[in-house]
Amino acid sequence: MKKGEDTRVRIITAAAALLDEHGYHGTGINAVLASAGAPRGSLYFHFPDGKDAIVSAALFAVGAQLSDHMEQAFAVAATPAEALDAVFGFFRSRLIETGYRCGCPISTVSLEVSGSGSPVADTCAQIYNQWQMQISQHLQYVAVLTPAAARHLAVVLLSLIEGALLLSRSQRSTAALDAAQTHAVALLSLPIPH
Amino acid sequence: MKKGEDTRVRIITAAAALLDEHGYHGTGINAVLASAGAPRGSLYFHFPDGKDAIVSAALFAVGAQLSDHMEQAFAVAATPAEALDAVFGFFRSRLIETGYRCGCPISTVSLEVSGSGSPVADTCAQIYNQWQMQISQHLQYVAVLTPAAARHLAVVLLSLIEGALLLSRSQRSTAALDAAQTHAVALLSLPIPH
Amino acid sequence: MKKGEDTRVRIITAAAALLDEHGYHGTGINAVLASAGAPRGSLYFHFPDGKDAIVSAALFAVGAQLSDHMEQAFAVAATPAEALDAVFGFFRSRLIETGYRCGCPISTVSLEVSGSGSPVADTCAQIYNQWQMQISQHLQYVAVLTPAAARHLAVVLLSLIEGALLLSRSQRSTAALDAAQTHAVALLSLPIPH
Amino acid sequence: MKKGEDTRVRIITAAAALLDEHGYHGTGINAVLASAGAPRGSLYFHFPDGKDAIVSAALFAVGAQLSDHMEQAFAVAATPAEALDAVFGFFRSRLIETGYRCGCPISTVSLEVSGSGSPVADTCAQIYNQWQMQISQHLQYVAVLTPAAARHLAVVLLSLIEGALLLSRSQRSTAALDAAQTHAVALLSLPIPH
DNA sequence: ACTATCGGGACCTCCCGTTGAT
DNA sequence: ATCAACGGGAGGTCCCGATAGT
Repeated sequence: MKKGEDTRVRIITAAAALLDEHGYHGTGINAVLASAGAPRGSLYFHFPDGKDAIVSAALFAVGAQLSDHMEQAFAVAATPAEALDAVFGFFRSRLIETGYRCGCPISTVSLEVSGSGSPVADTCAQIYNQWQMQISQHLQYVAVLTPAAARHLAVVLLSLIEGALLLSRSQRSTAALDAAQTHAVALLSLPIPH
Repeated sequence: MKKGEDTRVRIITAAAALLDEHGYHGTGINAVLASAGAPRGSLYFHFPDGKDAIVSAALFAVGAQLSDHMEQAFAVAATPAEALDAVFGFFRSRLIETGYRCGCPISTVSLEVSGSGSPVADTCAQIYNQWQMQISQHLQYVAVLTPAAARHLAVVLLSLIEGALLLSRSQRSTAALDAAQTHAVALLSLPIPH
Repeated sequence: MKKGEDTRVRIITAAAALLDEHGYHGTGINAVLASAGAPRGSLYFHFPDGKDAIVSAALFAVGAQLSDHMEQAFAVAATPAEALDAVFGFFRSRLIETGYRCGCPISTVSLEVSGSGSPVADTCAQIYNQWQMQISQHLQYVAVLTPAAARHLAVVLLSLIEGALLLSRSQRSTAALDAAQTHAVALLSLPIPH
Repeated sequence: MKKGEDTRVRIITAAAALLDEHGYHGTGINAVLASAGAPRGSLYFHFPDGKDAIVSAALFAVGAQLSDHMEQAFAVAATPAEALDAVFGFFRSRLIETGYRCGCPISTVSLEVSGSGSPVADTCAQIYNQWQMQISQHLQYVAVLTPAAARHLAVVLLSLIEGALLLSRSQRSTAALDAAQTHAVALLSLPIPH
């Protein structure tokens, strides 16, 4: 039981890292197993539904992990701008530490499977929705916005982060992320009327 | 001579469409050939360097096409906000017409190959750079910004668009793109001090 | 377990026969699989290192098999000439039974890959070395030769056999093999001073 | 006319070299064209019957070239042993100069196609026959042998050379060729009674 | 005598999922 | 929970030959 659970976690962790780097189609099950040091036979015990089940589990795991990070940043931060700095800082570290190989761990897979009818597409949408709602609720609470304005701002901020991570990875530079951060912080300090 | 060029164009066009939908690893050479109605032998005559050469050519083609669209939008538009509306409108149409299967035709491939050392990664970076410079120069000219401010704003706008397209595809809704557009237009009408 | 080993043997046997007939580049993996009645998936389970691994295994197998034949011939034979007759007879039967399609099962592959840096080249060299040493030791023992003389004679005999098999296959006649045998037997009965 | 003939010769020369190194199936037409610097289109003008025609022409060319070498060696040599030394010396130089990549330029192809019904198989057989007859006639003339004895000895010598070249290439050493030469020279100096 | 293009088949490799036996 | 083995399909690359137009 304990050992099995451990194997499961190792598979998910390995899968998440590889998915971030190479995406859905670029991540083979063999590579996941090799990276996790797990035997092939046990894979379909833990994930009877195959690759999609592994991918969904891995994405949900990193999604929740990032959610926790944000929650913690929100709890610690004195102002919304500080919370934003923490989130941007987290991704900036990831970019640099991994040599611009890892950005948002959902985005690549999300783009690959969107519109394919794959269950993984739902998984990605759910995770993005959750992040969006989380940011929205935080903004509503600390920035004294109406629910609609908070939702709007959350979408804008999430788009900005995702787009900046995409550009930063491509250009192998944090410039885009830096610009996005500057802009986002200014945005929260001096909100544009919506 | 004419016929060969036609085949080449058909291959590139087919590849671009498939890459947008399914990404690099999700787009097989066979699928490209079938979609283009071209035989295998022709392919390696036109692209002796294989898949990466096809992908790069396809991305450069759509990159230039989008660049032309933007240039035209910039030329026609009376204000920067109008130009933005045209660009957002273009992508909104793409999303809806393809059932949210196509967004930014570069993003998926870019994320998949970034950090892989593939020549395709360079291609993507070049295209993003070109778009960024194009937007930047337009802003500098029509919005009376310093070069640095224009560059900054261009990165922010491009990030916003890319991120919004990503979220819109995932959520199968133009909500994110709409929010980003509203925000972007407001941004240009009432520029935040940088 | 037993079944797996059986499949492995079937693959090796089929590969050895095809390699003898058509050589390295003329023997396709598909042909091996069809001849062995094995599915593709099994092949890369048993030989994860691909074609070269299969080829090396097949050559080592036939090399050892021929080595055993020689050993047995040496053990049974009353004189070196009788042993030689057995060896030549073995190859003569092979030639005739296969319609001059199979001769030395190593030679074709050896020539194809020699100087290519392929691991198969090492395999071939090892097998030839082993045969050479085996013949040399037998000669040293039964013909009362110095080690150096035995080695020298072994190389000459092996060259003679290999060359005669080559010519016999090409000319679709055992004439060359017959002449080589006559000469070799005479050689052992009345050794030329070295 | 002149230019065409030159292209033809360049193709044949390039093909002969590649065939010696890599054999029939290992030598692609594209590689031949690239090595010869010839355009693809002109190939089927010079050799309408395709690859086999090129291969046969290349083999006949090197076969004749070697035949001339031998003839010259025979003409110059004072004794049969000297002639042999010249022939062995020629092949030894080839081995060393090409890093053991080239030996007998016929053998690899001959083994690959023997028993395949290919016209190339006939080509190889013809060349070997010609060499054999040439050696035989020389022996008959200078060594005062009966026609039958000369034929017999020629086959033995040719087998010895071919086998020794095969082993030398495989073992990346001239040891086998040296031993064969020593033996062959001794053979001619002190002929075994046949 | 050569160019540019077509045409499809074969190559080796790797994929993901399944099975029955422990 | 894991293992050995199967099963066949798809991946990208390269092959040789053909063709229409000079």
